[in-house]
Amino acid sequence: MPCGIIKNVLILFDQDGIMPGKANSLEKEYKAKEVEEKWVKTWKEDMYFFDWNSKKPHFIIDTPPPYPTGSFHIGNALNWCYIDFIARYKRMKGYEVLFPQGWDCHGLPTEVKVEEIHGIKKSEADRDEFRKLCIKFTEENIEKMRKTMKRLAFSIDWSKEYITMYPEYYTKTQISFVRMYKKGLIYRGYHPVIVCPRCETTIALAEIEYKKGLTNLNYIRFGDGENSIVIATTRPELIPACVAIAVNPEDKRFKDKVGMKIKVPLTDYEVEVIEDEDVDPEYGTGAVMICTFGDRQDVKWWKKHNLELRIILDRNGKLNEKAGKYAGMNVREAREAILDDLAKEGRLLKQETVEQNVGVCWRCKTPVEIIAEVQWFVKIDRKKALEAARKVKWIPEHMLSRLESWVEGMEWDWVISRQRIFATPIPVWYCKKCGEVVVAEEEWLPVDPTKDKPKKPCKCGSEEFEGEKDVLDTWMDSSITPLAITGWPYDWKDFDYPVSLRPQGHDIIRTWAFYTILRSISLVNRIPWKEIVINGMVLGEDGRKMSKSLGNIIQPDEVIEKYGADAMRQWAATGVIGSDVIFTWKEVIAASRFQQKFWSVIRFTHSHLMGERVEKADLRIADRWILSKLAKLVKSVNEFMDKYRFDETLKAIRSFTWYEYADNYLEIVKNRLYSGEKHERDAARFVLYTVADTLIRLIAPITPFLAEECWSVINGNGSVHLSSYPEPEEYEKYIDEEAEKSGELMKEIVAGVRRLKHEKGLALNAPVKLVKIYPSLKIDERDVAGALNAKVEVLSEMPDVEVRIKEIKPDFSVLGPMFRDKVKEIIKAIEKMSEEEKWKLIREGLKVEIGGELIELKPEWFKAVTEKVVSGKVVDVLEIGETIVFVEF
RNA sequence: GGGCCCGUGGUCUAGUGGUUAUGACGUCGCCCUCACACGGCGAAGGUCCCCGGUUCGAAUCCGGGCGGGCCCA
Repeated sequence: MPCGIIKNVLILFDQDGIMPGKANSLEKEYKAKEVEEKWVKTWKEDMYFFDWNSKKPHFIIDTPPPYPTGSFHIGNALNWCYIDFIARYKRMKGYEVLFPQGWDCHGLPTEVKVEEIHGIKKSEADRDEFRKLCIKFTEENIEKMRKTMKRLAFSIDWSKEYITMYPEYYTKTQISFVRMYKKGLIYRGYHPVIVCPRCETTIALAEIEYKKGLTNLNYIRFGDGENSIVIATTRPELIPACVAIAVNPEDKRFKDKVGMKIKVPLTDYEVEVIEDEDVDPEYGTGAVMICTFGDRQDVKWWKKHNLELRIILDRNGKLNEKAGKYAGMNVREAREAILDDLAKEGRLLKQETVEQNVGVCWRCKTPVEIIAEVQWFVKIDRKKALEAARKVKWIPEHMLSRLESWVEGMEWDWVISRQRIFATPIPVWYCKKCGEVVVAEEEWLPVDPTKDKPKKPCKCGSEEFEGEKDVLDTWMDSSITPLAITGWPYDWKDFDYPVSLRPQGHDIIRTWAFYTILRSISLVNRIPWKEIVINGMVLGEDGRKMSKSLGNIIQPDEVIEKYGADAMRQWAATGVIGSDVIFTWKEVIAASRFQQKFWSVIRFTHSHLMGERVEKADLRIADRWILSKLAKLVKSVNEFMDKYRFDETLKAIRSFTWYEYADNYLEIVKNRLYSGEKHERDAARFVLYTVADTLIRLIAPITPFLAEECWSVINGNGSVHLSSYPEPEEYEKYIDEEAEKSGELMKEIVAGVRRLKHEKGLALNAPVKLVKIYPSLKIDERDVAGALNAKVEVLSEMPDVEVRIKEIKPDFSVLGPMFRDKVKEIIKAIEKMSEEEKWKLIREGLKVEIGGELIELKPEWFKAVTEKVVSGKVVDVLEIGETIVFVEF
């Protein structure tokens, strides 16, 4: 079909040999998934490698090491998006950015999962074997999560990855332990732990479930005669563990008992009656016995009043020799025996049934017990920690008060030992002969004291040691991340410490943030970071926390699969830092629509540039108007990004791109681009390039894939992510207040005429004969004419406008009942009136003769429809500020 | 029980002492105009939770109440 081809060529080329807006080689639809997958494969990992020797200013981010569960959840995604926005922005702003990635591997959930998968119990498994299984499981999980992270385009320096379960990392944890021990900041002491008597293991708070049940509240008389008091308890079996009796200080009933020593029944010792405002006077008799330990309230009182420790219960749930004749019984047996004995002595006065919430082991549903064991502690210097915390800049500021109120209310030191397997070993041995505590020397590390031996004998000469079986709390690993990523301790880049930024969620302010501050000041006496930025949690579409039971969980992979990573990232950007964010598909869909819009703009731009760049241009009003707006956009986007206000950033970019640039500027210059003179067109083409190039770079941190794809269309080679961020100073030259006002006016004129067509029920492309404008500012009539597709005349003088009554509309609901059959004649009479009479009727009323009768017509019965006439032609008039527009259809 | 945050058109959301309160989605009209129908143009829709106070003026500040959320106990 040679004819067809020739015909096409003739149409496509204009006199300059360029094809304006035709033969677009680019896909009409922006296929996010295809584009994104292409760039994931194309991008080189070393794009984001960090160099300590770089002369650029350094920006180091102490990123959170997630727990490798195997799925990178949406909360992680939100947090990492924020981090990546910052990292990419700072990189483009000329910083050498370190965006490391760590994995906080140790912990109970993995142990539980491994037990489940392999059908084993860690208490029976070989320690070493069990640990290996945990490592393997964790490695697989990390790999899965890495994949999602790469797909989301996080600009991580993977060469700096750290994994806390590997010796390279946990050696650092052990060194930190040794150093703090040597400074006297770590010690051993008794501390309550929660155990499941059936599993015979320590369990964490998180592993406790609560069960409602009924139990007896027993009223028991302690002591005799004067020195007696009646207490109520649900745990009579713990009487041999009683260390005090407490009453409320406000309770007048016991005023004379306070300070008194009272004998504990069935034992041979006495305890003191003390006061505490936590005692509920309404419960039981208002007097309670404090035991070590019946529940967590007991632990609190025990610490607060510095009471004696009397442990009568062992790990296996049996009473020990301290319980006297009850030794060897389990809790239930002891309870019966003790109640029996109390009854015999006449001390059991009353029993009543009460409801009770019992903590049970999540696995076997056995009620848990609290016992005390020797644990390792980190000393907490609250004052120093608070001072340090206040030196860090908190974003948002109010998050600091969460830490403050937490620290101020802390009741005891940080217990760092755990009775588990998969964790960093505590590098300590105990001499079997003299009991000496031998802490590893730094150069022996890493060690596992359950396998390794100290490299020198004990002070007493013995070489027989018992290795510490307890391991460290996971927070001991993760609370040194800022130190670890800066090479501490042997290759420490202290010039980059404190690091620039810690991004994290508000759920772990009291743990991760607090412990990191504590450890940093303990180890190197410096704050860990200059700034901490707190992100919110992700809530489900129903506004509630995502949870399996509510069925409102959304996985990032699902979002990526449906709308792509950039859409997901835009959703993340719509959140306000520090606030919880609701996940909504609507937002993701809106984001992907914006991508399509952005792509269409780029496609349009490309079709008018075809790789050419216009260097010099004779800019017209509209061009200067949009460039001035662009300059202001650049300025505010920089400000928003500096404040980590990604929501404002994205909103500003979106509304400029969509509502200023695409809807208005492009519509105004289209005519110039398609059928203008070369210089007219080039001015627009210059703007087209400048705006596209700027917008691509502005949005690059948020939507890296879209930006890269568009960059390759507009700029060809290289990567937008290695380019520079638009700086406000570079754009200052475009700021032009006068052009902005004129541009706005032109926009208003075009919009006004469009609205007029709409009101008249005309199609928007309906022809307009003539538009006459009496402008208050300079306008570009060529562009206005082009945009309106009409002839435009700019008037230098305000023409005479005659207002005529076109029609008079009577209010029939008044006239009808009043004049009945005469109404028709009244209408006829009005129609016959002269212009002058009609005006009189509308303004002050008029008397008319109908059928020989004089009738007075009142003005409020009528409405006038007027029309305006200029030079004898009927026109529509628009008033835009001081500007008057006459439109002739 | 403690700490913190929040309460703005149907839904979600921005905002902050001062003229007609932002945007998105949804709804309702009109339009397949040569970048985009995942589009364009236009419209309707709000006691800015309630009550008091400060102020010339409060959605915005203060106090109280009600409701929701998160973290911790």
